[in-house]
Formats: sequence, C-alpha cells, structure tokens
Amino acid sequence: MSMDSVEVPEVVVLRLPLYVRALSQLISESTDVVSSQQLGSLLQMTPAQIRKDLSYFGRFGKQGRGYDVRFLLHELQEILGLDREWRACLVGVGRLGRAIINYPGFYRENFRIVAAFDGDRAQVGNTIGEFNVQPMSELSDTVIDKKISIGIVAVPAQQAQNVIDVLIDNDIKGILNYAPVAAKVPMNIVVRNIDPVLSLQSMTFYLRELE
Amino acid sequence: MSMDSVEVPEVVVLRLPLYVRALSQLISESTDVVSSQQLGSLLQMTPAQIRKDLSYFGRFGKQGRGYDVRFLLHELQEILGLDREWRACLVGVGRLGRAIINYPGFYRENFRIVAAFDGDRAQVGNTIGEFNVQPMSELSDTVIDKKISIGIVAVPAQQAQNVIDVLIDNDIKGILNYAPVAAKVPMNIVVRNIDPVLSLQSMTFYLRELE
DNA sequence: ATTACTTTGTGGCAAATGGCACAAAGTAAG
DNA sequence: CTTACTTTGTGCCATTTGCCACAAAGTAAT
Repeated sequence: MSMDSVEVPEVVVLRLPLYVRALSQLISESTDVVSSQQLGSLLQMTPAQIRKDLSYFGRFGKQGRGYDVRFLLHELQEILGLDREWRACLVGVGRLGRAIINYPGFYRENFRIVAAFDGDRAQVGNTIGEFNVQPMSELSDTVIDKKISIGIVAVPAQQAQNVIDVLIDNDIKGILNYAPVAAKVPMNIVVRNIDPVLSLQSMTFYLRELE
Repeated sequence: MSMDSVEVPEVVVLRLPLYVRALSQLISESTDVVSSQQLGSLLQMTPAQIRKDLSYFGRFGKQGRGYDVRFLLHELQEILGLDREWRACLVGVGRLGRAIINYPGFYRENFRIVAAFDGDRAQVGNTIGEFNVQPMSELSDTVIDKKISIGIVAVPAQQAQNVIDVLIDNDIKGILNYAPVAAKVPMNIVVRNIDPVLSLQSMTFYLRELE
C-alpha cells in the first residue's frame, strides 16, 4: 500500500514527471520493458536514484527483468493525478498570455485553459483563440462554473501579487507563475515559477569563467 | 578573498539571481540599506540562508546596519557576469520561437538574441522581428561573427538533441532548452530547461490530495 | 538442476544543504 | 562611556538527499 507514513520528499515528486515523459517516449518506440539502468541513461541519472524514487510509492519492477513500461507509466500517471483532465484559467492576455493560450503542449497533456481574464478594460471583450477575454470581476463565478483549479499568471510584475491574491481568494489551489516575482502565498497553495531570465542569469556565472 | 578554494554550491548560484532581482526592486523603491531579515521576508527565505549564501563570495554587509543595496547589487551582478551583454541565437522559429523573439524580458536584462535559425527550408528567409531566418548551415559562421555564446532551443522534441549537438559542435557553452527532452551534453556545457508542462505535472500531485 | 547473468528494492553511509545561535561589530541615545 | 539594541558572518549540528552495495528474486542457457 506504499504508506504515506513516510512523507514523500518534494524532490522526488519533481522527478516523477521526467519518468512519465521518458516512459511515454519508450512506448512510442514500442519498448515493452525497461530497466532502471536504461531509464537512467535516457534521463542522465543513476539507476539507484530511480529505484529509490519509485520505492516511495510501491514495488513496480521485477527482478532480473525491469519495469513493464505501460504498467509503470500508468501507475505514475495515477500517482501524479494525470489520469484526469485539469482546468486552468489564464490571467493576462498580453504577448506572453497569447503565446501561452496558443501553446499546444498543455492541451496534449490534459491541461485545459478554459478561460482568459485581464485587468485591462481595453483587453476585455477581445477574442483570443477560442474565447473572449473576461474582466477580473467575472473570475469568481467562472472559476466555480468551469471548475477551474489552476491559475496561470502572465501579467506584469507589478500586478502579479495582486492577481495571485485574487486567485487564491477564489479557491485556486495551484499557480503557474510567469511573472518575475516571488509570489507570497499560504502554505497550502502550490506555486511553480517559469522564469527564463533567472535561468540565464545563473547560467552566466558558469560561462563567465570560460572566457 | 573569500577563496574559491571551497567550490560554490550550485544551489547557491541558482539563488543569486533572486537576490539581484529583489535588490533591483528595492532600488526602484529608493531603499538604500537592507538587512538579511528584510530581504528574507521579501523572498520568503530565512535570513541565515541569505547571509550564508553571500558569505561564499565575500563580506558585503555591516553589522548593526545591513547591506548597502546599490553596492550589493553591483557586486552580485559582477559575480554572475551580468555586468556585460550576452549574445544568444534562437533555433526554431515556430510559434514558441516567435514568442521568445518578441519577449522583451531578455533584452531588458542584457541578453540579446542576435540571430534566428530554423532547420525547415520553408521558414528560411522569412523575416521575424528584426532578422531573417537563416538555415542551419549558416550557424557555424554566424556564431563566430556575432560572438554568440548561448543557444536557445525552441524546436520540437524530436529535433532537439540534434540541434543541441550542432550548437555544441559550434562552441556554444550555454543552452536554454524549451524542448521537452533531457538534453545530453558534455559536462562543461550549461543547460537550463524551461518546461511548464513538467511544472504542472508535479503540481497536480499536491492538488490531487485536496479534492 | 546447475551455473552465470541480470535486475530490483533497500539498509545504511556519505555528501550536500539548511539554519540555529552566538561572538563580534556596529548603531543609537542618554 | 555606558547601556540596550541591531545585525553580520560563521561554527556547528540536524536534516535532507544521493547513491553504493548487497541479498533476494528472476532469467537464460546448458
């Protein structure tokens, strides 16, 4: 039963999607069975780490053989809650927001953007992709009507915390934050930040030494 | 002093850009001096961690007072190599690539995209933003001519590793990878992955338990 | 059946990371 | 100058994370 008597470390949870992705790829290559060794070389990590990570959730492999690809994929999807559809709303339909709406990667993985909001009156009413841009005042009702649990924040830094507060007030439980700010949220809210500039700024520390 | 006889942990380097950002914000609010306490509450981390992180590089604060905001910002920018311009090329000018080119956030922080490539003949020659889309065959010369040190990968998963190999063959030292793959690179190459889907897929693990 | 492999799951150690708590140094005010 | 307060930089310990290495279990081939 895999017990959550021992809490699963967050680092482990962060790695599970990597396994999901690798397994999906293996299926598309018609591979039926895979060892932690092989998975490790695909993902550039040690086989021991993969086995240890999986062991937090159960025993999925067979000694002398490895893991059944389809079975393990299915189990991991269930663990992560990926065996269902997740609905999200977008806040901010500037250039970045539009790119996010048109990005097909979310849809493919069962994440649906089902509403778009903007605080700027000038944007409200515009049609982007399939939907109308709604004013923030409609967020409350729409989140309930459309059963939205995730908010995607794509507004300028200055407005981000305010938008995040509104989302949380309306019972949003997860936030994908594209704004360059450290969001302040209560402990029960899950935040993931997407910030390419931060990534580059830590990269240059290492490049600097090479020239 | 502060010796790099002790190697700086990568986690520390990853946090430095957060400090840079917070300090920039403080300057825009005309704050002259800040304590690790205050910085910590801005960034949601313990004051001790901030002080420890900074201590890898020197002694920047004054007891009983705190840190001079401008001075610390300047020092950190120098440490990270942000006191200069960095040139990057983009590979892949599909929807995602176009969004990246038009994103003003890189430019503002002194990262310049100075060339765009695509492996698809149909894209070559098109004008996007300010530049022509070049064929991959021109990458080699352009990287040298324009002194490009960073490659931004925005091609479909299938082509990503191939593109990354080409970049590395042409002496690119850092890769910002938007493709959903685990890039295989030699140890001296710095990779940063941007992958919103992975972020969502680990988020749902925690949301699942709330319903 | 036996031998030689392969591979998992995990106990336990080693290394990395986080942060407490305190001396040292500074500020502020009488 | 003294007292009360603030804040840094860091020694040190607790916690977290990574992974080695091995028993147990399975495969494969003779």
